[in-house]
Amino acid sequence: MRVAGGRAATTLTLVPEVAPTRVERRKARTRAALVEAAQQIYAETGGSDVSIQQITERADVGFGSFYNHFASKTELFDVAVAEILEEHAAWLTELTAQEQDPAAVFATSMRLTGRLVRTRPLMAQVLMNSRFSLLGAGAGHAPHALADITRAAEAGRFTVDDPVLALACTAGCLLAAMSLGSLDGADLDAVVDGATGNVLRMFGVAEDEVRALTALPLPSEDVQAGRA
Amino acid sequence: MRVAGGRAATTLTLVPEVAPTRVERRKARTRAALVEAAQQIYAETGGSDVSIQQITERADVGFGSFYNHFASKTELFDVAVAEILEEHAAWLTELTAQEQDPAAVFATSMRLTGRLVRTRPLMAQVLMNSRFSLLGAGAGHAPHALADITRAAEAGRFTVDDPVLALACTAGCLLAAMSLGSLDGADLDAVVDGATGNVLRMFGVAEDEVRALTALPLPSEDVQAGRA
DNA sequence: ATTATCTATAGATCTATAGATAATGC
DNA sequence: ATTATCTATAGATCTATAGATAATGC
Repeated sequence: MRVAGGRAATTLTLVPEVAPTRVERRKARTRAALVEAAQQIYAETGGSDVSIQQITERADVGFGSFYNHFASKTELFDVAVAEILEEHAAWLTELTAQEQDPAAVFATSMRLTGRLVRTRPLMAQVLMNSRFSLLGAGAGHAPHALADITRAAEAGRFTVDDPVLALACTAGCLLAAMSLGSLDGADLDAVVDGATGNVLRMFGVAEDEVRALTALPLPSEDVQAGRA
Repeated sequence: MRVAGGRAATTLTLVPEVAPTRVERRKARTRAALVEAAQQIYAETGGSDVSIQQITERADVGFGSFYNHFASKTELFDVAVAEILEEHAAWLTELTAQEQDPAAVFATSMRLTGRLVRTRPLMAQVLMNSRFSLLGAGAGHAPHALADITRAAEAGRFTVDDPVLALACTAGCLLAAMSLGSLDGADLDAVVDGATGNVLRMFGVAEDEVRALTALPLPSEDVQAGRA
């Protein structure tokens, strides 16, 4: 990730420091508008089957400006998805920071992510359409989740013989639940917690423990949505 | 589904009867070539982000012929995916026809479908990219699988409180396993059987029963690939 | 005679770039 | 003076259709 302005960025900061000059701030705003337009389109259609003109119109940016920031549509959409994955990972890491038990972190992360359908629909839709890069155990929150699973297994909380497969199945169940929970009239929380229970059962967790882990208190909706 | 030729088709036949005239057979061939080209492209790229010209070239068909069969790309791709879903459903129904136990039918269906990555790569890729229409409990093999789950639950083999969610999680785990099993050097059968075991565990199946259900004999690879 | 296929093409996009404009830095 | 944005446009697609061709039915 490069920080706008081309100054040497030796640390990976998730919230880039404010660009120093007005020109650079303006440039960053234009770029951000393009990225957000791409995220909206990706969330709505799941594809890049759209003209650059439609993107710049949605972003309310002059057509030619596109090429000041991206060489192609593919490049823009790659960035758009990657930024959502990073945002998701950072968000989860923050919201679960004070919890020590890896099993609890795992269950809470899944329940929180499922609730994004309501609390952050754009992020949820992008995640669904990207399928998390379903297995991409290297991107976004995946390495963190894999570590949670491994630690929980080492602590004897989970019984898992292939953690990578376990992670992939978790992502699959979560995406499935988010899709079901997006349907009209669905009880999102019930579906997501049900899927979380399913995954825990898959990992050999006993029934009373499943109930406890899927009933842990969650941050308020305002905090989940980043409004507080 | 309409049978080529426009004659009244009162029964839904999966293998359409041979068209009566040479003209109609030729027309059906052209249409089939377009559909298969679309399936290949969809399998490779997962999208319809391709020109009609590229499709007709791949199908080795004159450009204008496209419009004799389809009004738009979307229409073609919808048909291309729907036909694969139907083919998959018919294939599974046939290969599991003589098994009575719904739990065995369920487990074997999942194991066979995962192995499509090797035995029928085109079908596998289309299924993966379509995400089965992940939850579309109304399309393809989904209604059949849902019935298997319900029957197994009624027979006391599975413990499931939301069969629709159970089906969606199954599809999610299966797709995840197929993706993992497609990677270089992966042991597809082990990953798929592992995911099948995970799902059974999710349904409260005891460990020895999990082992039995994921070790049932399967039809030969030739039969699986439809070569015999 | 009929009908599907093919070739050719008009008109409508869409992409990439050149050059003008506007805003800021010095 | 510099730099990002915007407007305008040339050239390259791409779509949809018209009309010619080829194959079959009667």
